[in-house]
Amino acid sequence: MSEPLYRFVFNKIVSRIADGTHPPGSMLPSEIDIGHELKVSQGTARKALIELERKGIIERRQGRGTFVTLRTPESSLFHFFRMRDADGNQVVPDLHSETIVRRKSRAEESRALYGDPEEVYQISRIRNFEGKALSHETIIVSAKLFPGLQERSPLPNSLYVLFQHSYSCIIISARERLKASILGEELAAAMKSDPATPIIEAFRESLDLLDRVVELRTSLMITENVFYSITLE
Amino acid sequence: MSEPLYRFVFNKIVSRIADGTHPPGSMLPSEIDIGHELKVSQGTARKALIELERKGIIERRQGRGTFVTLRTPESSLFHFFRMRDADGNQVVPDLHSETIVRRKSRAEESRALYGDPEEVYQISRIRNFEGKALSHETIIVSAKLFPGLQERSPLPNSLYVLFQHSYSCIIISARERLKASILGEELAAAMKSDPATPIIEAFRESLDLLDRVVELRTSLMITENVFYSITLE
DNA sequence: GAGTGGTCTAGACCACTTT
DNA sequence: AAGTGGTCTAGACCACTCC
Repeated sequence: MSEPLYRFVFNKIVSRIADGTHPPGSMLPSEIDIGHELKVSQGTARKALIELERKGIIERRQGRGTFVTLRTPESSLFHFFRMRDADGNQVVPDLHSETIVRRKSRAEESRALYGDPEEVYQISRIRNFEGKALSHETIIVSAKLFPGLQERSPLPNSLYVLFQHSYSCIIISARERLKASILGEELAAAMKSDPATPIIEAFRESLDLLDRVVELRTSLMITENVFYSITLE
Repeated sequence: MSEPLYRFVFNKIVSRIADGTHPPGSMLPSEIDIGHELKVSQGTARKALIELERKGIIERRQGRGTFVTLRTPESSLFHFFRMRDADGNQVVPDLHSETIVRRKSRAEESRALYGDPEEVYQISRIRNFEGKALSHETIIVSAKLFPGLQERSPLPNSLYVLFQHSYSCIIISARERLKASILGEELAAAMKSDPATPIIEAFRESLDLLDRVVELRTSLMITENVFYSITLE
């Protein structure tokens, strides 16, 4: 038995979500129906569904059914925007400015992104919190995977919701590397802050449900009143 | 059914690990034996064990058995020390200096720590990496929970291994809050670095297997050659 | 009441490790 | 060969949601 049956079921459902058969927010067939259709027992279908839920791809509700995860601005912010105030409350930033350009990809961008894109969209935006500049983000995505992105400006606050709704691209996880730095002259002007302000620089690779890197993101965060909060397990 | 049976089994095993019945590294009874002893089916015992494994409390190996997680310096570093080099390789620091003092706890320390300790040990240490200062850590633990800690100086590089071996305290998770700062005059001297060096300040609360906060830790990290690396899911 | 996921059982067989 | 965890099945009943 090279591949467990429940793995087969898992992969089958993932590919159906990826190809649009089960769009985000839609209800999946019941455990019994999945079992019948794929010729496995209910328990095996169930095991696959539990794994899918652990990965954040679906949500299961007793009495209601199983649904493909629908990224809302709230859930997106909660999972992928780690800034919290001193009491641990979620920080909800607002968009201050934004620019989008289409350009040739750099070699390292093309290497990192899925599909070796020759062209990318580069989004730069500044986010505020309580009237003060909070972060500057530079986001790189494949122009091939997100056609027409430039025409959608201004983009919604929550990019991952847009990715899901308009491009059927569901972000499941992200690898992030942090280092400390200072703001610097150039950004200080745009963010109306002291150039000597300490910042956290975060380099992110965002993965979709097929574990493909679909976004590169550099976030420069001013942590004067907020914390980057995380749980290690 | 207020509490599922597998939850009861889960809690039973956790308390037995906590009270020393099953010390770290020891083998648990087989699924069948646990089922017999607690009057549940093998499947229910199994479900409890799977949950325990997900929490990192035990490890299961096909053909060998189930073992209480043994924190080694490697596993401890891997889980709780997030520094990686540019290629993603684990950074292994070495201990440069260390001081331990016993003192009265501050109000906020006593509030945060399990057991409302009146006295605490404060450990300060500097860690190096490749000959250069990497981090300065200030660690606060209850003097009641870790008696005689002061006499154990110099402490091993991996504190959580000591906690487990000598105090039967198994660290399972940690909440961490990060912010950017700069090194400052005082520490710069001790760490032989530029006072203007940007650093990441990390405030950690470490939880044992009963979800009690048993350690407070402030880490000041120089991220010139390394990254704080994390995966968001 | 019908349909969903959640829990629990009993039993079979497979894959792996150790003796 | 014996013992362990891993997979899979079939069926029962419970708890919750919605009509």
